[in-house]
Amino acid sequence: MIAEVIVDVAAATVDRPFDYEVPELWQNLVVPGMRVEVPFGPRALLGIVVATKEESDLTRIKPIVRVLDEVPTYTEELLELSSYLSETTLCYQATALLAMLPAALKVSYDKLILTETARFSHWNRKKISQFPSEVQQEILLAARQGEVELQPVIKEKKTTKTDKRIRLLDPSVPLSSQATKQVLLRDYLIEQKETMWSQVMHELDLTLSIVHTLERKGVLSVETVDINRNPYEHLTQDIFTPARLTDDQQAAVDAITAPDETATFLLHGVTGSGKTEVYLESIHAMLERGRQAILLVPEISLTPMMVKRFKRRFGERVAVLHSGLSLGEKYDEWRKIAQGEVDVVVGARSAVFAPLTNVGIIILDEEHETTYKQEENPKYHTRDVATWRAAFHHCPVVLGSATPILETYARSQKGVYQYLPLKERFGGELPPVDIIDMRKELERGNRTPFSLPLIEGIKQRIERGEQTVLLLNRRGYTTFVLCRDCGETLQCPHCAVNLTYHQQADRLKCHYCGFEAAMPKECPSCSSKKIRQFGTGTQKIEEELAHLIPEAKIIRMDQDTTSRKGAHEKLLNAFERREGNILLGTQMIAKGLDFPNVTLVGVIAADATLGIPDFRASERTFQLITQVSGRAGRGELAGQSIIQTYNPEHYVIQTAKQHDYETFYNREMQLRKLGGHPPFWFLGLITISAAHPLEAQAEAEAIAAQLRHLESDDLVVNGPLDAPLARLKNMYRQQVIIKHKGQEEVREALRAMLALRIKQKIQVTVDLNPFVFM
DNA sequence: AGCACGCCGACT
DNA sequence: GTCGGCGTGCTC
Ligand SMILES: [Zn+2]
Ligand SMILES: [Zn+2]
Repeated sequence: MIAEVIVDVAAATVDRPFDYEVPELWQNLVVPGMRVEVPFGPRALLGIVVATKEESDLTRIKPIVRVLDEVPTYTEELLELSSYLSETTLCYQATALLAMLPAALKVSYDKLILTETARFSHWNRKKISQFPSEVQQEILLAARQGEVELQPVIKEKKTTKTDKRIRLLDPSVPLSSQATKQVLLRDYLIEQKETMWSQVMHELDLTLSIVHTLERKGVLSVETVDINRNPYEHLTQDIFTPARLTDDQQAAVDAITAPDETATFLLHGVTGSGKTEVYLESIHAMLERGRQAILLVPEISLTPMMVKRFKRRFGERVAVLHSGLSLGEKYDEWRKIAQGEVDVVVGARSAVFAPLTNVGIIILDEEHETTYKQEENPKYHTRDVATWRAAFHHCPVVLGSATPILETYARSQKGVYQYLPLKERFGGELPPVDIIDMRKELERGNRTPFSLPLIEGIKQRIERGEQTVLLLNRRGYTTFVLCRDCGETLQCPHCAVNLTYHQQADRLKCHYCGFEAAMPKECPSCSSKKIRQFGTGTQKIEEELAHLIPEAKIIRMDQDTTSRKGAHEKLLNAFERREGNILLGTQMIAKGLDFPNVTLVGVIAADATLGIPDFRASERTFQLITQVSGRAGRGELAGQSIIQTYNPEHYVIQTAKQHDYETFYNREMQLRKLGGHPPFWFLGLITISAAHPLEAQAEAEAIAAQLRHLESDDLVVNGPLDAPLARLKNMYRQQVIIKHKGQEEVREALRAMLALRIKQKIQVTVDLNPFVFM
């Protein structure tokens, strides 16, 4: 038997199946979807069996050396999905396949040192990676001289937690009466017949050698078994009383759960309109029919509270996949799904690949969130994968948001998606939104970043024992370093960006490549001492606020205070326990918005995002303000939001204040049409990077020229231009943007272009649904 | 992507 | 004469 195998190499020249012989021993064992170890040239690689056949056209075929799975890791569906992904996002199939797996099922590569030379015996049978690089050089030299052999090995990352099942075999074997521990265990087993090592280890105070001795004597048998870690062990299912649904909610549930429904729905409802109840009820209905559900949420809203809510509602048959879990825990959750032990999967982007076999509904909550788009290969959008899987399983997709992206809303208007509005809001009207004109504050002589009404509002909340969340729009709160004599700003030596000053460490950092340096004492170009940081960092803002409101207890969340693992949760918990009365930070504070004691939300520079040269800047600002202002005062207490801006009459600010999506949409659509942007056009972003700027430019021009042959009324090629991030990690970057109407030929042309333009040292990447244009 | 093989410049 | 630079080609 022959297996067709995709090897774990991301390169165009090997982006196809390779034939391998299946050894006699595994003839009936190896099936498509299994991970195997295969020899590939001089290497040993992870491979994925995508098909089997009886014969191959080739004469020299190597055998599979190891089968890594007992049951296939990929279902037939997921194998098909990987083809769809590689075709539509123009990535290699290996990349698509690997992206669908939890990290624990990927492998690392190493080399085993084998030597008979006495001089090198201290290396024998050790892995090369355990030695420092200078020793590795010596080893490679010895290998070249034939003194040692390097055998490529692959190592699985999965660490299944195991236990030992101990069974009594023969109690009549004579034991020395002095071997008290052995007798103890035997007598225990005579009573219990079988036990687990983890149980008796402490109870009888045993060591493993005692067990092994008894195993050798034939008294008992030992079997290693996998056990599942359960990070949510303490949570049990509540007795569930169905929520009373509003008419809107009921209508939505009825539409979504109609028999044989396969549509994509847009569930459009403001914060507090009860989208979650619609999700829960729809999932419940699908489970009743014996089908399964995937609920996708942005990583940021995957809070312990949310997890608890789902565990309580659906009990043990829920798997939650999120970044807070360890590698092993993620793998355990994944395995529970694969083994059919769960019916509901809740998770962020990659949970859309959950290996369920009978999906009845897929939900994307907060569908406008940009984290649903993966920015590395495969550059997929979760919405597209969800739609594909729903088509495979003949089931509906639900897209939920208060602020759907224009593409989604437009599709619902055209009838491509079914529109399900939720108009009623629990707790009545949306909280009032006050727009503060910061120009007037400036005229009044207020030069702080905080308007008078905001300061008064915060003081009032502190008096009443309530809390405030202050959102800093990340843009505009970074500090750079400038020389006041020569005007030089300090740049990253590897990238075309300013270095950011970090007050905490008194160091300079590059956010793109990780470069770090000490803050210089003098200007590197003119040696002037008049060099210092400019711009207002979050720490500076905190200091100003503390100065204005001395009684405030401020919890600041930014890169500096949350870099340590778990610090994020810790700060949020402290805020929830009311150990602070102000939570100050960038977008990462969003989780704090749902705390019931928060009655004031302030957005410090709401329009900082408006100035970004990105056609989605208005949309993002609208989303931010609407999402934030819908949330204050979700508990018993009345809420308020204060939006500070220098553009109070801007349509984004005005429509967001009124929570008027419709007007915003109409206005924004006009601008998108005029500007030739999505949803009126599809985009393709081609990024070309090379070590030399002229190389990159020449290649980009060649690519643009080639694509211009396709130009028509429905296809426009822009560029090449310097990328906004013109240099990254010492590579110069050019961009070509192709605007089109969704023609199939575009993808084919780009695929052909990628296949043709494989020059070493010049990198070309394509994103067919770009959201980040850096 | 790696890794080997191979063909030219500057070292012992 | 040899070490090592990276250009080229192959991997079932
Ligand atoms: Zn200077
Ligand atoms: Zn950098």
